[in-house]
Amino acid sequence: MRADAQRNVDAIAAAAADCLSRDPEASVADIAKAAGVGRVTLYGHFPSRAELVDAAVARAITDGHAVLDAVDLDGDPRAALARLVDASWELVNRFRSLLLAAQRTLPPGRIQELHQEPADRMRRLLERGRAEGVFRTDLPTSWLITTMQNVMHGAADEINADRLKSADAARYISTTVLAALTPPGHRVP
Amino acid sequence: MRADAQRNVDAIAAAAADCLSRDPEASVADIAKAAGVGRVTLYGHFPSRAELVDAAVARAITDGHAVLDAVDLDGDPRAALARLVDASWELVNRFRSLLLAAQRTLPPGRIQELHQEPADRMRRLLERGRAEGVFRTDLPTSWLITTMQNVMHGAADEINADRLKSADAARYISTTVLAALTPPGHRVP
DNA sequence: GCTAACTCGTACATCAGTGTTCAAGTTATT
DNA sequence: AATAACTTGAACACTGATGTACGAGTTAGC
Repeated sequence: MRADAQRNVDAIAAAAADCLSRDPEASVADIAKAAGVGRVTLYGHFPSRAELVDAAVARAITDGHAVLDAVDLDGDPRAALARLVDASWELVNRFRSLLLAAQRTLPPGRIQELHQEPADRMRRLLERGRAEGVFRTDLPTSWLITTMQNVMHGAADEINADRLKSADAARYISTTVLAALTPPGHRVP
Repeated sequence: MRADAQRNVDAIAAAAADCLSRDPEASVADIAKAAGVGRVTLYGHFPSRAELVDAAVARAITDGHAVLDAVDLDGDPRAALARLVDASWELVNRFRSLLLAAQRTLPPGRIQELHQEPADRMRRLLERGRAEGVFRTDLPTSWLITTMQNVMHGAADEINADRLKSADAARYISTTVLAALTPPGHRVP
């Protein structure tokens, strides 16, 4: 593969991640234009819209790994969770529209795979906190994780609708999540 | 208007509510078939897809009012909230797909109107609880309401994906919500 | 039983997006 | 400077949906 072709593939994937992060229904034509490339060229590299979306998501995932890897998960589980939630929130806020696009074009199994890694990260921390008695054990871990995801996704929607300021969101989210995880009979932090 | 025409209008609106509650992308043709009516007849009564969706939503709202009006909001705010959340959950679970359809076709202002009434109901109860010191006051009421909505919507998604049993959902939701509303320093019920 | 209202199927116009083909031009690599 | 790889726009076929037109059949209501 020639160097300029490789550069174009990159530019297209980047443009796809960018466009779909702003509008989940962005057309292939829009993305080609944003990449500064003809539509035909795009199809030369990505045989279908689905593969293009997949590539964009893969890019986002790679970015996400880097951000989450930088989070310190040691020490007090509640403090660690607050840090992890803050970092996750940044990603959700950035890529939520892209994930929406993925949900519409990629098969459900693929979506599952994508959430797998970050969910596992969350799960490990959660289970440590449960073992130490600071997180509740009367609800399934999977439910607690879903709840955290839902709170974050919902916050992103509110921001989009201009009913919530981006600056406030992080504090609201971690406060709410920490309360939701507190075991019955314990005091809310 | 002739009696049979009126009957058809009803049947169409009912079929629309039903179809869209199962598949938010149900086509006009699908709905006509479900109503036992020709597509042309449908267009005779509803000039466009948008008006059809609106009619379906209006039906759902009417149903919703009846359910929520039956909820007793007096007594301990936490118990009352649990009752209200249970009732709301039933509605969300039934109509979530329909609301999705509405979000795609109706203007955002119209959607806002639809959530207004149930949200206000929630808000009044929430504020009473805050005044009595059993709900937290360090986060805006609007955020707390959004959070409850998000938890419910998320649960509905999980059920759809077969990762959550419908029977468990109600308990999970109210437990989680009550914890999230507990004021800092207070014990989780 | 007459009539206006209503319904029906078929057919058609339109639109937006996807994916393909082709012939001609450009550029990286050797 | 030769060549293979790559890019390009214009054109086209296809799909699935919305909405319209028409002419013939059916039914409610008086």
